[in-house]
Amino acid sequence: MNLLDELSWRGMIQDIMPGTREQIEKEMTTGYIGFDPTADSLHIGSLVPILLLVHFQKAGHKPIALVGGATGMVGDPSGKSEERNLLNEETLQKNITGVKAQLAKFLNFSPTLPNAAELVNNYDWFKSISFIDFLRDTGKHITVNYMMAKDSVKKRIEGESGISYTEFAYQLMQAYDFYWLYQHKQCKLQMGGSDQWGNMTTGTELIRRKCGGEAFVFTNPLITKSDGGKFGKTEAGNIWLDPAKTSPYQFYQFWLNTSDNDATRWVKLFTFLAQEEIEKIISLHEQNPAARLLQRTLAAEITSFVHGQDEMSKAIETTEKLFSNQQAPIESLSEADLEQIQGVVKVEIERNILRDGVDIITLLANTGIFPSKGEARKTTQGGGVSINRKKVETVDIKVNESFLLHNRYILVQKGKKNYFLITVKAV
RNA sequence: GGGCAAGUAGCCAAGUGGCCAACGGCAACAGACUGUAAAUCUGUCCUCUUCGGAGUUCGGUGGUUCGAAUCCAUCCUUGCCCA
Repeated sequence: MNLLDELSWRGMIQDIMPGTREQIEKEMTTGYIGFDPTADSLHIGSLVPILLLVHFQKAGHKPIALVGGATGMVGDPSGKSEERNLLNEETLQKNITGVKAQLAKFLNFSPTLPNAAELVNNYDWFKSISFIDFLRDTGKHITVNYMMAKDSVKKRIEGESGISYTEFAYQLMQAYDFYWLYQHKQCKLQMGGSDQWGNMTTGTELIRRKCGGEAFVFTNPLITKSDGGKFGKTEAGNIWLDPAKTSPYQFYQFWLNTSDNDATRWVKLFTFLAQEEIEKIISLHEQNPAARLLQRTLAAEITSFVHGQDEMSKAIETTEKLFSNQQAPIESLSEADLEQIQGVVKVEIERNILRDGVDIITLLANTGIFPSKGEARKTTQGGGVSINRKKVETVDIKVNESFLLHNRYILVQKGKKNYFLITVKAV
């Protein structure tokens, strides 16, 4: 199956510029995607673009991942109803470093490959361009009328928060990126989220007007949830690709909790499994939805892609221990089981705290499981806290040494899915 | 520079002198039901709390008043119109 058929079957193509298919089929094509350094780690919202680059490279083309060191200083108005705050340079620098390191993990940069991936930072070319040069060499080629017709700009102009000149200029910068890559890297294709369509086509326009070149773009649909919620957000915030921010276990859990509706679409988007295989899994899942085969497959595949085989196995193991046998008495978890649980939030306390017993609320707040006593109390009163798999019925109980499993551990559940392991400090 | 309008909790959005920590909706979190699903129902949802309360909010700052999100002044931000 050729690249575009593959991508379109997976639901990864939203809009595609005429001629793109011919270009890709004609020769090894260089294509790029830009990533904004808005945080020091990418989150799962960037996964589709990353996968796009991976598919692209697998098909024999040359991928370029661009980090927006320069554009990140300006702020993309696309998809934003309001003007953004500018990041300070220190933060930005940290973000660029973080994002670059992550992108580097997913692509093959081996110099022996004819289609070795490349990682670029647009700050490298923007830093030496003067404002006047930019106005004369780039601004002159694109009319304001053209720029204002873009959806992202139009929305802001028609809306009530307006758009600053700075953000208005963003699309021109992105267009210039494409032009620069076209000139220096023979890059003829830009990919990206469908909210980028406007910025991307300004790029092809600039290339056409400035040097009569022909370049192409296609976009992937933005990921939505079937219930209309935002993709990739949970109570704890974003799901990050950085294991220090979102542990592989939490990462795995996120995907495991996908609803049936979403899982069907996502398994195509986020895994590399072949079409027949996926169809088989979907039909098996439909026969026995309770087994949640879809979610398991999805979670295992992505976790392994992002964090590696080992971390994935550990995440599954932990999941099994915590969830597979909910009814089993807590004592059935061996010391080794508890000790080896990965990714669950662990807190340590001093043994003497338990000698006299602490009331449950204080314990929950002091260990950081809850941010304040008030919240600990509210959730506990609402039946949302379990200790050693037993629901806490009243807020008056005291926790003492008799609660310890294997004389060392207390397993706390906040809600059904959030586990914490309190460990007594070894002396 | 002139005229008009707007700025309320994460978002949308009521309130237009006391009954306001502020109607309602969304999102979020928890409970029940389930399959760690969806839908539904219930509770929580500014902060802290010894659960009795306490503290800080309605763009900023000053003022009027016993009392202000609500009135006045001024400043800031945004939109529309005029120059």
